Amino acid sequence: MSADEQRGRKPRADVQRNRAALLETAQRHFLQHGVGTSLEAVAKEAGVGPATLYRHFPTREALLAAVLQTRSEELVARQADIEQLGDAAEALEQWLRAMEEYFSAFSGLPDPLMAAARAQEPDNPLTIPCSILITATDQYVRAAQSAGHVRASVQGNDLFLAACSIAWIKGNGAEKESLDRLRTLIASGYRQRDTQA
Amino acid sequence: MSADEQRGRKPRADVQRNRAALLETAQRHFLQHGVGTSLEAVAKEAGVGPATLYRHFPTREALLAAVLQTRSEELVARQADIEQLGDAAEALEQWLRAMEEYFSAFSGLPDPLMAAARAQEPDNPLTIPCSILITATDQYVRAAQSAGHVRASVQGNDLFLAACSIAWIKGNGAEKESLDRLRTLIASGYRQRDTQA
DNA sequence: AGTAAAACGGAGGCGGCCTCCGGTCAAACC
DNA sequence: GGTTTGACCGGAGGCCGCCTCCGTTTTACT
Repeated sequence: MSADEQRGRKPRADVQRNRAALLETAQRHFLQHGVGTSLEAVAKEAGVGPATLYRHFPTREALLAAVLQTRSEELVARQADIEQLGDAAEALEQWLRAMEEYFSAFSGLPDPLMAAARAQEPDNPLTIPCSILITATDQYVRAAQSAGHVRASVQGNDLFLAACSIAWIKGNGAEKESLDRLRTLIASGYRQRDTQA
Repeated sequence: MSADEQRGRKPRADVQRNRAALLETAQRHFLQHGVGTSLEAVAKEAGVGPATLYRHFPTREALLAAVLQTRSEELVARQADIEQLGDAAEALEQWLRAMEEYFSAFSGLPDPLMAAARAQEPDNPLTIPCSILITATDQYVRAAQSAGHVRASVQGNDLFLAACSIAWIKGNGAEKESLDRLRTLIASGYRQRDTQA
């Protein structure tokens, strides 16, 4: 935005207004109907034509990424909380839970995220946030490994995939107990075996 | 079918012919374009009208279940192989791999399977095959638990979900190494901790 | 106020889903 | 073999969502 402002005109008022209305409406529709909601309905309820929506956000992923951007503040707030506690193992666990809840924000969200997580999609607007999350996860993993709590073979990418999977299963209506068992199963998988006695 | 044959007419020849053509064409389209393929295209290529397809298979899931039925023979053949080896832990591992490959038959297959796995959908045609697989998994789990190789807290349902997740991740184009690490992570999660030395 | 560029939005083509309904064909009966 | 019967077929069409063209409007700048 700085490039446009510095060299030339001020951004138009209706552009900002429409963009804000679209984001607000889209978030509500994603919440209510999942990421597959009708984009035409979003445009109509935001009071703009379909072309305006597609001009601002060329693809569904672009709109989704913009909406998620506003939601990610919550996640970085959690990060601040997590980094305060000293235990690296506990920090990793909480971070995974935070990511899982982030992935569960909208029904169907894990699918586009997983599709974007693979590197070979550089033009997918979700790829960058995904790689940021993977990098963050990797840092928590390394810290826990340094403290001897996590196996050396585990990578941040692995636990990102695991958290995404849990969110995917949750979104498909699995029971709470199944999810709890799966989470402990995964935790037992990445934790360093304690010297038994 | 026996009920129809016994009390009344012989089944019409064109019904069987159309059904077979639909199944054959649908399998090919599922293989090439995933489970979300156009059903109209399937009908057209099978040489029938759309109404005929919907009369035979009222929903996409019904068609999918019928196609999978023909594919499940391969799975029971694997079961026979697996049950020959005596090691319960090895049997469980191979069974999980067999399920995972079964779930990877068509792109996008894990999603409807996960949706059907939850019990509260009794009219979903995929629910029955899913519960059969879960029950089978549970038997392998119990056998491995009796041999002391798997933790007591693990249930067949959990590993069914895990295998489905792996297939889902695989279908989204994850790299082979990531999948290998995830599989070993899960295996470390369900295996009984060996008494270390 | 005038101007030019940027943005808007309605209309419309496309494709997929699903269903009605008039016609058709195979099986059964004579 | 001809007729009857009813199950079956398939095209037409309504609906909806996606996406884009293009004439019109809005906006910022002079």
